[in-house]
Amino acid sequence: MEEKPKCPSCESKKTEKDHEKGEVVCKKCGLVLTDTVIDEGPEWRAFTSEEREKKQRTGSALNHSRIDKNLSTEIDQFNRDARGTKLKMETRNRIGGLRRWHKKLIYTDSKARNLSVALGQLKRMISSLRLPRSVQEETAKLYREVLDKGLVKGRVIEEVLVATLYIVCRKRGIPRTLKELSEYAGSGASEKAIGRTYRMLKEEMNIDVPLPDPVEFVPKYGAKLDLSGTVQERAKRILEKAREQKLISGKGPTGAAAAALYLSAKIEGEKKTQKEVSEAANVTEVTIRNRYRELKENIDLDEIE
DNA sequence: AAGACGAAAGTGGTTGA
DNA sequence: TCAACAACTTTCGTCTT
Repeated sequence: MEEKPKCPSCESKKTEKDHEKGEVVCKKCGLVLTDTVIDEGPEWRAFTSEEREKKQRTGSALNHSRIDKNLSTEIDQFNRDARGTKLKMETRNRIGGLRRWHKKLIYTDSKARNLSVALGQLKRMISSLRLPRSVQEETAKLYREVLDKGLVKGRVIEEVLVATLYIVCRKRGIPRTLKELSEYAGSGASEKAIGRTYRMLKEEMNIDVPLPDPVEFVPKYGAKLDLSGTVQERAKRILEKAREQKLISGKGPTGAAAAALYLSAKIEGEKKTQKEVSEAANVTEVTIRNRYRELKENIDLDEIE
C-alpha cells in the first residue's frame, strides 16, 4: 500500500512523550520513535546449507535479537551443526550424513532453528512498524511459549509470529489492525491465515484478548489527518458517549474512530472530507457515513462540549 | 464541480441448527 | 455442513454546497 513505511513529520521533530509508556511518539502519525533502530536486516531465508553458509557471512539475523542467554547457546549449537553437516555431506556418505543431521535437528535444533527464523522476522517487523522494543520482547516470549507447546508444527512460522505480535498489540492497547500487521508480514502469510492462527492461539493458549478500543485509534488517525488535540479530545468524548449508548459494540473500531473524528473536526471547524478521513482510517466513506449518522442521531452533542 | 448521501448488491466471516 | 446473519465494501445515481 502507499502510505505506510515513511513518517514525514519525524524529521520535523513533532514528537511528544507518551505519558504511561515513557516513549517518544511522533505526533503526526502516532508511531513510536524511540527504542527502535531501523534494521535493514537480511531479508532472506536460507533453504539449503550452502545458501545459509554463504549468506550468514554477511551478518546473521540470529545474533541480533537474542532474548536471553539460553537462546544464544542454542544458536551457537545450531551454527556449528549446520556447518559441520555441510562438510560431511560433501566428503562422506551422503545418506549417513543426512541421517546424523536429521537426528540432531529433530532432538536439539529444530526449535532453535525455528526461533532464529522467527526472531529475525520479528525484529524486522518491529522496526518497520516502529513498535517499541518491549513489544518485541513480549512477542518473542509468547512465541517461545507457543513453540514449546508444539503449536507451530505444521504451520507457517510467519503466520504464527504475526499472530502472536497481534495478540501482544491487542493486549497492550496498541492500535494496529490485523490488516496492517499482515502487510508487513512475509508473502507466505496472508491476513486470512494469520487471523485463523490468531484465533487458534487465543484458544489453545488461553489468552484473554481485550476488544480493540476505538479511542486508541483516535490519536493515530487524528495525527495522520493533522487534526488538533482539541479535535482529538472531542472525538474521544464522542466515542465514550457512543459506548455508553451501545452504539459501537460489534462494530469495527476503526470505522467508529473515523466517524468520531470526522464529526469532531466538523464541529471544531477543522473539517475534513469523508474521503480524507476514510483514507486515513482505511475504511470506506460509506462506513463513515453510517457511523456518523448513528452518532448524530443518538448523541446529544451539546453534552459533549 | 466536489462533497455528501444512501440504496442495492456483493464479500468474507460468524453462528447456530 | 448449510443457511441465516451482521458488518463492511463496491458501485452508482441523486441531492447539496
